[in-house]
Amino acid sequence: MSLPEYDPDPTRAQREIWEDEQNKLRDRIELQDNVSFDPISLENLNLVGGVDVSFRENDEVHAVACLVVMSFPDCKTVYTAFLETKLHLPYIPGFLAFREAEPILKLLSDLKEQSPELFPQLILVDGNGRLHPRMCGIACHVGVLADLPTLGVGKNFLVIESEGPLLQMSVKKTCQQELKTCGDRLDLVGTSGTIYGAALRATASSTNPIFVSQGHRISLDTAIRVVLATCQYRVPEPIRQADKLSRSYIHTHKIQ
DNA sequence: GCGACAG
DNA sequence: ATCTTGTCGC
Repeated sequence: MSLPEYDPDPTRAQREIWEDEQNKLRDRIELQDNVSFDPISLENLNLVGGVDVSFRENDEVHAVACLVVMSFPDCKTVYTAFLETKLHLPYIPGFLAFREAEPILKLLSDLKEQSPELFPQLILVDGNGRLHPRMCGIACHVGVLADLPTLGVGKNFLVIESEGPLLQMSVKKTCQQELKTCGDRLDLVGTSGTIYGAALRATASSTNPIFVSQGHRISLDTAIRVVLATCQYRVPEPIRQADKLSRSYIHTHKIQ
């Protein structure tokens, strides 16, 4: 017997299995606010989490996942955890969760067991939620499996084919024209009427938008309110810190 | 036929 | 995702 090995090129059959799994998870997503704080005023929101996974260059296997918990609204780090892990898949657009969700879920369950009083009320995930070909990106994946409120933040736009010109063309250029001031948003709606998420001008100076979408148990409007409330720079602080810390961990530790 | 494609 | 250097502007 051997442990799951690295599969550099999953078959089409395997991808269809993953697609089925995403379709089933999608049907379990709650799109309304089901949170432990006031979704409008954000009153009683005290702890927010951010997750990210970093890699060593020229190494598709070894990675470090990081979970950061911050106080809200002041965004002070109150908890950090790292997990060295081996990934068994390459990055495949549309299937990011099958590569990165597992270590993230492990970090969350560890925290719940070890320090439940620090468990965040909402997780910001580095990667999309509903903004996904099957409306089930990694933020949805993590949210449903952990039964947590989650939202997704993408720094680059993921093309959704078959949903009309808006979701295919370079949305970034459209945004530069229309998103003039901090908080301006462009809803990403397909020809089918499906709302995938929104492009958001996160700060006054960031000319490049970020792409916010629902993960689980949260409305798009609330997701955007939380993102704006945690953005000191273009990327929301919990994700930005998780990214920064996981990267520095890689540089200061011997992985393998 | 080639290209598009979160991290 | 990852690496790097400089450069521009408030």
